[in-house]
Amino acid sequence: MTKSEEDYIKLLYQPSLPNQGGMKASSIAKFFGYTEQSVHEMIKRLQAKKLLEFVPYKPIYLTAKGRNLALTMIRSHRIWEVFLYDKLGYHWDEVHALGELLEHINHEGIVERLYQFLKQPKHCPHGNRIPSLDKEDKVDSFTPLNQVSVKSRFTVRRVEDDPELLSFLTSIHIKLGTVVHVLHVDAFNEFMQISVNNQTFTISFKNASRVFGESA
Amino acid sequence: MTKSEEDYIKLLYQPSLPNQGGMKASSIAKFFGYTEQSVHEMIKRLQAKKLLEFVPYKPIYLTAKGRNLALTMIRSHRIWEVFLYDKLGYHWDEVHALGELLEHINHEGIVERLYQFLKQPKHCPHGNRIPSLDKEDKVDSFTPLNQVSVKSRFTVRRVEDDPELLSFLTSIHIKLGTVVHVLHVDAFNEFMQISVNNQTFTISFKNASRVFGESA
DNA sequence: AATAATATTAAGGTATACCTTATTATTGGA
DNA sequence: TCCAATAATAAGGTATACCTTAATATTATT
Repeated sequence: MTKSEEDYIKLLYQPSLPNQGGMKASSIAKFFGYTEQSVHEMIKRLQAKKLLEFVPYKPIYLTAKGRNLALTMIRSHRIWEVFLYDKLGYHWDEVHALGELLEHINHEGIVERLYQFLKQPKHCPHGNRIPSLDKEDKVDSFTPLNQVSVKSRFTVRRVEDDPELLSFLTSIHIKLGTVVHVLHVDAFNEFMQISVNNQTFTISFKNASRVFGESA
Repeated sequence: MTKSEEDYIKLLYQPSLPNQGGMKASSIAKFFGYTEQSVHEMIKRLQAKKLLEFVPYKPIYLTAKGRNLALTMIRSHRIWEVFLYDKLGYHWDEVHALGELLEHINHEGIVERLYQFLKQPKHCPHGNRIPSLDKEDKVDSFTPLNQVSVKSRFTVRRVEDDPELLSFLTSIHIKLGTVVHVLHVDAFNEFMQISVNNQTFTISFKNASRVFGESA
């Protein structure tokens, strides 16, 4: 498997899950910034390898073999991220890029050794579950912060892996496990005021919708 | 830099050091198992990048820029090896192959972070010094085991990084720091008998010449 | 100085993974 | 049902990093 092929497979994983509707070549092209022609060429290579099913004018789905490979990559990526975060002291907005490089290194059982070395972590630094290879990658069912009502208490459990968002969250002292109090919700202007460690901050609904956790 | 280019640079490092005589395209071709034509093509690419000097029919030398890059690779390789050996529990005959893959990952200061995480190790699992980026890669001046006289005591400090040799050494209980007693030398048949932990083993001169240490 | 061995260059080919431009096929909305 | 939007394919191009076969240049040996 080349790095390129692996990147396609990883992107196709989520849309290939049951009831997710698959993915179109045009979306793939947009995601990578490639032309549709390049994407079609790769689709044919991956189809020849039986990693995906492609019927012209229909959405693309990974085969079981493709989903399995994707899961290997996702698992590898998240385990490497834990290593970078826990052991090498990278911040959560820095681990993704290096994880992209390291996830392709999965020889001689290094990822499983790493997993044991890290004491079998359950989540990556952004709160995503580290999937088993035999089960689909389930997302824990948490509530997005924007759906939390005024005056409730919210514990952050997962955040979207986008460096800009992560860097903002750090600036307002939010990390995994942080308890947030919702002080005020302005639905018309689409933002909320929250309190973190007795400090007050403002976050847009859009960004709050990318922060997930448990509310009580 | 591509992986391929880095591999060439690393190979050329030792022969490019003062008084080492450089390297010929034919030796490079033999080493990688490539044709000389392929090697010449790469030589031209590397010359265009000012990483090496090539004058037809003369030996090839890395430029200062090329040696610097090589040193970065060698340092990266050995630091990753320490990680694989010390933290992930790989054996010394297993770390080289994975090190070859990991050494190319040297982004965002990961190698220096790893170096600090590993508590600034001085040597790789085979006893090679981890070079500083500003100094040439010096080999500690140890004696090869085949040059040790009968009845002397020999402490293993460095071994050549060849899986077959390493696996043999493990089978006769030799690791770095092991004390070996030379019991008998048969110069005509070119082997020696040695004692390790009160057990007796036989090793050829050829293999003994690839084990280095201090004799007393 | 001739020649054998070695080194270099030339010419054309392969696979991967991208590209552009242009054409054709299908789908879905008016 | 027509037609525009979208999707797919065709044809040819690029760069990297390999390949083979063949020709030519240089060095070293006799």
